[in-house]
Amino acid sequence: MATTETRRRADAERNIAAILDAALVLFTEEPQSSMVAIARAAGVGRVTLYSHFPSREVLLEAVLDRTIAEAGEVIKKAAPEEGSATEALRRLLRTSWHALNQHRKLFDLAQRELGPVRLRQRHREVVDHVEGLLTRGQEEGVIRTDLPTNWLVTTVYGLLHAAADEVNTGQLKAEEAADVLEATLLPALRS
Amino acid sequence: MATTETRRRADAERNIAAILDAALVLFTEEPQSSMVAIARAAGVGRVTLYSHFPSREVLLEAVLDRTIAEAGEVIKKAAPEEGSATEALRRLLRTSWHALNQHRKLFDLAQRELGPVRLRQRHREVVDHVEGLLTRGQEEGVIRTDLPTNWLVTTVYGLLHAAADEVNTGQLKAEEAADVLEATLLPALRS
DNA sequence: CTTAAGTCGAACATGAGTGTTCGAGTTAAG
DNA sequence: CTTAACTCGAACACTCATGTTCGACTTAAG
Repeated sequence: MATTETRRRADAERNIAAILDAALVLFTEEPQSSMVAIARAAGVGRVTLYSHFPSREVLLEAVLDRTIAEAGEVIKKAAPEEGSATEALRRLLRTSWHALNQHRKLFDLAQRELGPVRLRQRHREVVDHVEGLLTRGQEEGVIRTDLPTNWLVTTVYGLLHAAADEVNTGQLKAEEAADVLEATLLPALRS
Repeated sequence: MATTETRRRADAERNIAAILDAALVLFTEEPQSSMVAIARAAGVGRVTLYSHFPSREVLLEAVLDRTIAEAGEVIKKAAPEEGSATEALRRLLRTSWHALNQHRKLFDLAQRELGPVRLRQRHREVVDHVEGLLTRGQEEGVIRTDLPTNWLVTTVYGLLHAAADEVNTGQLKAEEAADVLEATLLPALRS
């Protein structure tokens, strides 16, 4: 934390955090949100926003980095290496569906606005956890092997996205999301 | 067809068709496409475009109407009322996954640009076919009843969308899409 | 308390998309 | 062949988002 960087004042630090928080919400809820909207939502002047993040692109990248890091943490806490693959997948869905969905939405946005190339690698960090888990399940014989692992990962993310949308539009309660997801995904994935 | 309307010249008719074709492609591939881009893709001047569709909104609505109508036709041809519900669902996926996916993408776009209210009704026309099919399957005992029908419909569309994206990015061959979809959806939906 | 760091509103420059108007040129239809 | 329908490029007015600059004001830190 305490690097030899130029030291920043406490209020600057606070504003940066507020901006990243607001940007995450707006980018995932309404991808085409303007810088003005983000500044307002963060309770900050437009100039301040630009002084910390010189362009929309830089801001998007910062939000992406932070979210990927957080998603990584959340996934690690779900311990995808422990217990049977099915158990681990259940744990992952229960604790991480929200984080994984944010990751997905940001990834879609970044793919459009930054181009496909620039985030492949960072994207991998998160997706690999899911893919690794599924591969382990295939080796254990509990996950189907008649379809490419790649497609199974897509299935997980696709349904995650669908469930999160339903929660957003109020057709599904947030507490039920994990149950519904589990009940749909497990039969789709098992051998 | 031959109403008492002001009769249009043949080249106008041709241009309108070209515009709708181009707009469908661009709207589904790149939702934020500009009117300029659409005009160019249709091989038509900007003024001509505006003379037929006075605003982006009107154009979007026209594309939506036409696509919903076409999707309705395609679905009807798959005869969702005939045979067992499982058989019918198989037929539907095999013949209509592409049309259903176009419908979904346009619906997402319209929801953002026209607001949620204005297309609920038209949207229903297409979704009801799928929902009706699933309800019938539930009555026949082949489709699960432990989850709301609503969610099952979402599952179908969610995976449809995921598969279509994979086809777009070249990770899945178009010929395989229906097979993969069927292999994933049937276990997820059956009781 | 002093000062450097940070904030903020107002104003400006730029670029891109939308929609309109004009007028000259094409083209289909009778 | 005549005419009305249609096309199309150029130019314009308008809005909206992005960034930048200026100068005055506030606030944290030593």
